[in-house]
Parts: sequence; C-alpha cells; structure tokens
Amino acid sequence: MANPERSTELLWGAKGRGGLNLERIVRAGIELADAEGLAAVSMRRVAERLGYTTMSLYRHVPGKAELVDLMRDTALGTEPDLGPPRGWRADTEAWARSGLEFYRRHPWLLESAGVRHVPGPNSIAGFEQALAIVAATGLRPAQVVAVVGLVGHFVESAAREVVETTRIERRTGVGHDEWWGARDSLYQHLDRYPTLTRIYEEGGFDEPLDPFEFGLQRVLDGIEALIRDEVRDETRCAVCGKVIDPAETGRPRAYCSRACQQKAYRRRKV
Amino acid sequence: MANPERSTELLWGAKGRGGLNLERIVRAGIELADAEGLAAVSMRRVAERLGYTTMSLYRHVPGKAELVDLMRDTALGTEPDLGPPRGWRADTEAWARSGLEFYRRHPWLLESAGVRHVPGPNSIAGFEQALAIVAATGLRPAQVVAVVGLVGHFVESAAREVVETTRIERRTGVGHDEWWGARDSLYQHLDRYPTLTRIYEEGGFDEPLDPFEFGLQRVLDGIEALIRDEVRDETRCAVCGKVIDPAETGRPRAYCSRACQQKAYRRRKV
DNA sequence: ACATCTGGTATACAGCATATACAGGGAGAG
DNA sequence: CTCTCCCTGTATATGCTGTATACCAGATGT
Repeated sequence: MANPERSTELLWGAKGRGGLNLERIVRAGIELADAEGLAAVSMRRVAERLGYTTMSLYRHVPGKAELVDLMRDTALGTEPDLGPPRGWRADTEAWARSGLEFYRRHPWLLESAGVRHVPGPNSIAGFEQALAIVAATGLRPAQVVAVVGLVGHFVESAAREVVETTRIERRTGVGHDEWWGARDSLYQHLDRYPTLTRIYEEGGFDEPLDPFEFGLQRVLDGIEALIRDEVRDETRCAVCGKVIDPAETGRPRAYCSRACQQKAYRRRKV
Repeated sequence: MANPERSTELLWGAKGRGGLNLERIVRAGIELADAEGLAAVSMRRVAERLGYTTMSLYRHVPGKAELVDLMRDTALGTEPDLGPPRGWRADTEAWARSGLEFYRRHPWLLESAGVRHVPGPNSIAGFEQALAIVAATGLRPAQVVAVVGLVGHFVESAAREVVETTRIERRTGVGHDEWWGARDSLYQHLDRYPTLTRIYEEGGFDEPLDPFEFGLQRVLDGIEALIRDEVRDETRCAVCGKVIDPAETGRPRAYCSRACQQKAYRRRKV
C-alpha cells in the first residue's frame, strides 16, 4: 500500500518542495477538516495550504468526493486497539467507546456520514473487529451483522449528539442558556404541551443523562436479552464459531479443536 | 399562527398570480426537496418554480438556512396521530414507526438533521407526544427524556440506513450487486478478515435483517429492562404522573383522581 | 401632492467544483 | 543531439451557489 518512495518523500520533503502527493493532499484535507469542519474543505483551501494552485490537485485526485473518501479512511487508520478480550459485552462497550473517541477527534466524519460511504480497508478492519466480538456470542450470522450495525449506528448517532452539544457550548459560551432562550417563545403555548411542562418543572432537563452512556447500556441490555432468548447454552469457538462440546472435568474448553487453538495463538502473537 | 388572509390567498390564488407568500415559497421548497433531494433546493430553483426572480424570495425569507428550518417544521405538520393508547411499548413502537414513515416521505430531512435544528412548534408537538408515552412508564423525568432521545435518534439513524438503501437500489437497479462488486478488490485480502469471511460464507449477508425492525426490538427490550429494574410496581397517572394507590376490588384505576380523569376525558374529546 | 413603504427586478460579486488549453521538464527513441 | 511524448503544475473559463446593492412601479399615509 504505502509506496516507500512516496513515504520518504512525504516524511523528509517537509517545507513544501518535493512535489505534490496523494498523501500530502489527504493529510492537508484532514488537518483542515479537523480544525474548521468539513465545510471548510474546498479544493482551493487545500491547494493554498500546500502552496499550489487549485487545479494541481486534480493531477492526483479525481475529484472532491474521492478526496473525502480517502480522508475518511486515512483518518480511521490511526486508531488504537481495544486491549485483551473480556467477554462480548465489555468488548462491545470498548469498541463503542473507541468509536466515540474517534468521532470526537474527527467530528467532520459525522457531516459526511449520510452519504454513500465507499468502505476502505481501515473501515473494514473496524467492522471485522466488531464482527469478531459479537460472533463470540453464538448468535446466528445475520443477527451478528444486524447487532454490529445497530451498535455502530448508535455510536454514530450518539457521537453526533455529543459533538454537536460540545460545539455549541464552546461557540456560545454557556449553551444551555441559549437553548432555553429559544424556548422563551414556547412558554406562551406551554398549555399545549402538558407532559413537557411537567417534566421540565420536575427538573428532567436540569441534569440530562449522558446520551452515549445511557443509550449504550440500553442497547447492550437489549442485545443481552436477545442472546438470552436465542442462544442455547453452548459455548462456541471464537475462531470458527462451531459449538464446543463441554469438557466434563478440568478447565472449560475455549476452542473446538487443537487447530483452532493454534490458530488463535498465532493470531494473538502477531 | 395561520394568517387566514394568507391562507385563503394560498388556497385560492392557485395558478401563480396573487403574489408571493411565505407559504408558497416553503411549499415549493418542500416539493423540490421531496422530488430531488435537499441539494436541489437552491434559491434560484425555488424562485423559478414559482415564476419569480431569485431575489424576490428575500422579501419574504431572511436566507436559505431559515427557509430550510421552515421547510422542516412545515413538513412535520402534516403527520397523522397514533391511534388509541395501548401501553408504553406498543405506543413507542407506533411512534417510532410513524417517524420512519415520515422520513420515508421526506428523505431530505435526514440530510439536514445533523445541523443545529431550531425546534419549531410541530417538532415540539412530536416530542411532547413521545414524552407522554414514555412518562407513563413511571421512569424518573431525566430518564424519560433520555429514553425519548434514544428512540428518536435510533429512528433517525435507521431511517437514514433504510432510505439510503432504497435510494441506491433504485438508482443502480439491483444494488446488492454493486455492493458486492466493490467488495471484489477485498477478496485478495480476505485472510486479513477471518470473521468477515466466515460470516459471509455462512450467508450472514444474504438476507439481512431489517435494521429498523431488528434494532427497534433491541432498543425496546433494553428500555424494558431498565423499567423492570427502576420502577417499583406502581401504576402511575397518565395525566399528572403521581402514583395511583391500587383499587382492591373491581376495575384497576387508571387515574389518580377524578380531576385527572376528567382532564384526560376533556383532552381526548378535543 | 409628496414622502414613505412594499414587493419584485436586474446586476454584481465572491465562492465553489471542474473542463479545457497550455507550459516546462524529464525520459526515451531515432 | 534532436524530436516526441508524458507527467506535473498553471491559467483561464464556465456554470453553479448565496446574497449585497441599486433600482423601479405601485400602494399607502399624511
């Protein structure tokens, strides 16, 4: 993937000379987006930041849409792993939490999330990670896929909420005030919203629960209920997914065969 | 709210004469967005559709952002209600389903959902509806708010997925093929994604579960678990939320007092 | 009768993505 | 060495976008 010639050129070329690169363009785009949001990423701005003309970019990138695709997948690539496995629930939680952290670092990804989303290798790697975690529950394959989709979309949605909130708070100082200021015009029609009124008066909006933490526990509870209903009490091999027939004595088996045990060991070692 | 003069003008002016209106502009914007997506809504296009010049719109609307806000709230206004109450779970499900249906009708709302979202009266009305449903569970106020947020965001997220899928399928004919076509380049690196490979081979992607139906049941299950843990076995008044002390004989009480019973009756009647 | 306001128009400008034409430099062929 | 061709970067132009500014006709108020 990483052309070594280009990489050294990228690492050592520094100041601006050394010619234009795909990598340099993508990096400049990401920096711009991290700092000022996706809307600030225009071909002009990216080119300016690199000291070239607008059209020079088109020698390396087909168009803006593709640039954004590349930016997304590249940004994904710099993420850490989740540590040692501790059961599907803890692992899924860790996966979700790292996803949130990721969106926090690159909020602009949320702005372009609705669009077509051509999956790059790094994006697929995250998908694989989640599939492996959830597959260990023993759910049926289609259910595994659905669960991963559910959690993934939940993270995206919650991140959108959290990021938006912090952005507004940072921009308007307090934030809460502005929100309730806009609500002032509502107070005249409050009789039309009796439940809203009651919940407001009971302080339901004073200290809102963290939407990510709250929602995540609900979603995981829901998945747990599904597992309880669907999965017979069989342990399954983390490598191949086959049912493991339980050992009658001694330490419970974790793999269905020596082959899978070895495979897991090798994978763990690299 | 609805200026009768303007409304009659709007209803009877028909063909194009009768002058420009806020309502006509907003309606034209919605029609355009429904047909061609939010990206197609430009001041020029809206004006053309009405037979006026671009700048004429600015006599009635401060700018495009405000026009979109108005479009959103107006679109929300034409939605049906949910029928008679049948318990929090069925009601929440109905609310979510109507939300999905709404997004299906106006997919462009999803494109502008991430943004600041100034809440209009109709949007608040939907919020009130959901609050009333969830408040009947007896959860604490902050929890009620969090649950409504969770379900609302889930609907938005699932709708995005569903709408996107149908759009791609409609545009590219089959859709599935295109998706797996893009995956062709992946097959060379499949050894890097063992779980993905296994799930694919087991048919986990062949007949994907409906993300809305699947996710909704998980989310509701999670909420149900929360209620089971949090709520003592007390029935609560749907009007004021107070605890109802149970009737020892006869039909179970639904309201905490005659006053609330009457209030509910009056509200139901209008 | 005159001023002011309202609603619609025409023109202009800055920003955007990108198509097209062109220029210099390096590589390879004759 | 020269000629050609490709690769890379540039300059210019087109057609979008939102909107500022200036103008103009007609209605209304005084």
